[in-house]
Amino acid sequence: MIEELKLIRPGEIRVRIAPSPTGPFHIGLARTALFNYLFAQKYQGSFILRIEDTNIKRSKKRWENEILEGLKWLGIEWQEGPDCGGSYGPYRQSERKEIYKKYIEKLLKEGEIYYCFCTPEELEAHRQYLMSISQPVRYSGKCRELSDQEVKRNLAGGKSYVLRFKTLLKKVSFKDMLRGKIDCQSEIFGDIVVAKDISTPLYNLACVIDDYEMKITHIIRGEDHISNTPKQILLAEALKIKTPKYLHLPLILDQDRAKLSKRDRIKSVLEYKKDGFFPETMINFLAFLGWNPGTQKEIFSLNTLVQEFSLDKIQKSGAEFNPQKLDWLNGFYIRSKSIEKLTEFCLPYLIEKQLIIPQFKTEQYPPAYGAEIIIQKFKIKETGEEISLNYLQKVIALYQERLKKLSEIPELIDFFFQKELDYSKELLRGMSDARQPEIVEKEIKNNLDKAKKTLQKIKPGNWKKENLEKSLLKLAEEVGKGDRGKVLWPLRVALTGREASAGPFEIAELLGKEKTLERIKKAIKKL
RNA sequence: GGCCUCGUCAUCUAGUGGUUUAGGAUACAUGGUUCUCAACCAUGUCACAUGGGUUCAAAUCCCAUCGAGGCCGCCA
Repeated sequence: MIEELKLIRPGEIRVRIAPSPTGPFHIGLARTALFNYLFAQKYQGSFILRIEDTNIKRSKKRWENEILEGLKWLGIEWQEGPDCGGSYGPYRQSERKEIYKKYIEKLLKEGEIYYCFCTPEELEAHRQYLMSISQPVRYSGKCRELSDQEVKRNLAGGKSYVLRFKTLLKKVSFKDMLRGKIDCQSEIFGDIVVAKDISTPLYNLACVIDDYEMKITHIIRGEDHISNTPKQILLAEALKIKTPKYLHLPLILDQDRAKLSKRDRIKSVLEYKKDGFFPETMINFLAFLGWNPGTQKEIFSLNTLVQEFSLDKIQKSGAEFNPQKLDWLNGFYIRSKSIEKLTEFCLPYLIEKQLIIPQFKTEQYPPAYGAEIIIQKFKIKETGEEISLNYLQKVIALYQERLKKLSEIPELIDFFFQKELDYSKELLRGMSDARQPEIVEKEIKNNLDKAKKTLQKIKPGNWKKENLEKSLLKLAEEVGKGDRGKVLWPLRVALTGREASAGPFEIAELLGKEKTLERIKKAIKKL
């Protein structure tokens, strides 16, 4: 049991995520957000979203929007954030300059920070030198003892500068709630740059000031920040403010065991949305990356996670992102949806691939992914035939247990909506003996013909799966002599053009008598 | 190179000194069901990184080694 947890009183927790909007909303951030959210919810505390856009060159509104959209999609709601401020000032660092200015001026006045006029070239050369002699890379301290006059002269001369922290050389220790005591010697990082000018702090300073100003009680962030923590603690000491409690989460790794968010092409959470993963899938999956309930229960909703989540069940070692398990989970959630809901979710994908065209009553198009359904009628693009929502539901129902992600639905059911199926006669032959193709083909042709005749006898009013199954199975037993596949395989291929699909009876029912017979005739012609 | 963190099946993990022939899930394999695929059911393969201690007893505690990852920016 993590000791700190015992002392928590409901309502007093304030946690945050502090993303910088410089790239896609990646999985690592989503997981950090989730854990912070769960922790806050569990103790009725506040989960805060702060946008760290001090780097105006790299920060883009587009990425900020993506983060907000992604979090909303996942159902991770923040109590305070850029779009719903609280009483702690703006939640974008770019709008907090006045606040930072006070702190930086104070640090400067008290001699905790100093002007540094070294050029990037000088610093780089020094860095290389230190590396070459196996020394920790840190600033030489060259500008530390510059006299007031020199500083004034340089400033007056328009020399560019940064503000550096006069790092005290000492051992810095802190307690990580997960990992225990972590020690660090401050000389390994030395006099770090903390601000570009009087109102533009860099990450470490901005972070310390904001966490204090926003009364953050616990910082739960990725393990990659462990080395920032001593710097932030020293800054807090210089500012004479108290530090929050820390917990560093294990990293999420890709399949090469490298930090996931470090990959060249970072996959956005919104791309998972587009691929047809449900938010509940993502939440459930993310929760289990570095955490587990200690029971054998695997399926958790956001709400049940709030109940059962606990920081002391968090893993210390990095967790590899396993897409197969994500697929499995999504398949599970697909199977647990009602067919009406599932159809709603599939619709945008079918429309996008232009298999079907919605017949609108209004101009509400395009519907967003997962949007509420308003359309009851569709046209099949290729045939112009009108179909109902109910029909679509029946088609999708055939594939509910085969579907892993929503984006796969078009390719699974497109044969329902195509005029011509594209397949070879070898496929019709299937797994039969390839050594005697002519004989086999003749047999199959014959079998298909029999199937056609059987089906022709069925009245349109009786064109139901059960009746089709009864007649066709009877035929298959007779003809196949124990191997029903001799009829059923070619029949299914004739109807679908696929080697894998749902069963022929249910497909035939939905295709209708006319199309079914037409497709069988076409198959016969191929042979 | 320096510093930090971590180390149970392929992967996510249970395990907090004896109840463990190390459990579950995914993946994989086989069988059942089946025209096919999926789903479902059953079965199976697979792990305590290594070496030293401590202890009556160690996956569990300690040390070393090895391995993996992270950070070392006028990025966050």
